[in-house]
Amino acid sequence: MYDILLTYISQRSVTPITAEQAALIRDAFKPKKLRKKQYLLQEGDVCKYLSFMVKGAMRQYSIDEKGNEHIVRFGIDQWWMADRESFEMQTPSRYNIDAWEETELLQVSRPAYLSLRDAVPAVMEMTQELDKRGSIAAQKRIQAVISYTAEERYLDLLKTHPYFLQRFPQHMIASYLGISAETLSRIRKQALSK
Amino acid sequence: MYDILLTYISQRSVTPITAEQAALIRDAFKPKKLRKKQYLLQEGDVCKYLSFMVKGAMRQYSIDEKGNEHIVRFGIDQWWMADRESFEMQTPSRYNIDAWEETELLQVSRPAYLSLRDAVPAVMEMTQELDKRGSIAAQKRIQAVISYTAEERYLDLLKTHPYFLQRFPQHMIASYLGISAETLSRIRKQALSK
DNA sequence: CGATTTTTTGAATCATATCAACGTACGTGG
DNA sequence: CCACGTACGTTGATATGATTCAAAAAATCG
Repeated sequence: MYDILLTYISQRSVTPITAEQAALIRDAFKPKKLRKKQYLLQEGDVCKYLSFMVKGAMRQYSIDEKGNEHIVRFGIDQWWMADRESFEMQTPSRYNIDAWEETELLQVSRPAYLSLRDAVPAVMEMTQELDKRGSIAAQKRIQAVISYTAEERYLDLLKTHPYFLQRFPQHMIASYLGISAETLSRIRKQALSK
Repeated sequence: MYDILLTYISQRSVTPITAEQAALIRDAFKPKKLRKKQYLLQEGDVCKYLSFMVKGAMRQYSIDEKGNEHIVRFGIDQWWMADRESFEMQTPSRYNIDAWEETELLQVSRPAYLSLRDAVPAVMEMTQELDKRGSIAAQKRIQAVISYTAEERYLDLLKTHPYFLQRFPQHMIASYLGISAETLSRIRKQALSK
């Protein structure tokens, strides 16, 4: 399981990882398993760990006054999960994160992560690469949601992240798209006939 | 004008900037002035520079098939402007960036920026800090747009970025919020009476 | 001052939400 | 292995919020 993480890091950095550095990485990350529906983070808690998903499926969402869930992010195999704001600032989170499938994680605490980043250039580089990709993806999603209709956003998701549709139930996909489950059902029916 | 940039960088980093490093920064950034309505970047162009706004007001937007503008980002004094994706990947941009007020910039090319980041730790640290803040802000905006009604988003903008409302016309604010100018007008009228 | 841009208002229309009911699939315990 | 319960998906009817188009009013600029 650590091999998956090490491979992941080296693929996203230029500086190679030495044997000693690999050992540091192994020491910093602790394995954790989550069952289906188990929380990784609950609203009000501080996000203590940055988690690498070895395998599984999770979602990050907020709950509004009416009790409706709004999914802001999905994560599956080999994605990172954390509430960035809460993790970086060590403030209480406004989000929940839970597992939709049985999930295996490797977790690093913030202090351990900070020293790891200083000790291992590849980790630093990976972090930057991820931030870069994250910013670009976030920008695209903002554009999508302010410019496109519900149908266009669904079709775009179908094109860019088809695996989400296979691993999460449709009402979660609807929440992620910012529409009601019923609307998504109708959109799909309509899109089929085209 | 370079002083503003140097102060900006040192406030957002921990490592102090030496005199030599300050000289490197001055060399890397070239001043540029934009008149009102002048483009910094046009759709289809590659974003060659990262621009620090010394003073002024700009917007980044896309144009859909119907010719409607969708503003994804505003920038004012002491913000950075660039299409991140185009700048990092050196691919043609899908966005336009133009000046709404007379604007003074300090621009750095991508190669110069990369070497500067390596030579000056403070620049590296600032970059990370900005990425971090950018990711957090983007996440919040995504949440806002999928969870809140138009009115709630307007009130939120009023609270978090009141200066935008003073420096950009209302129809641009509407575009930024993802609603029509008419709807924003009606929302404001209604909100006043409360 | 006139010209242009911006904001407001009204009326018609459209997209999506909501509520309620029903059908279906799935997994779990007996 | 079947039956039952719960979660998921679909459909219809209605309500609502936002868009569109058109025009007038107000503000801004040269």
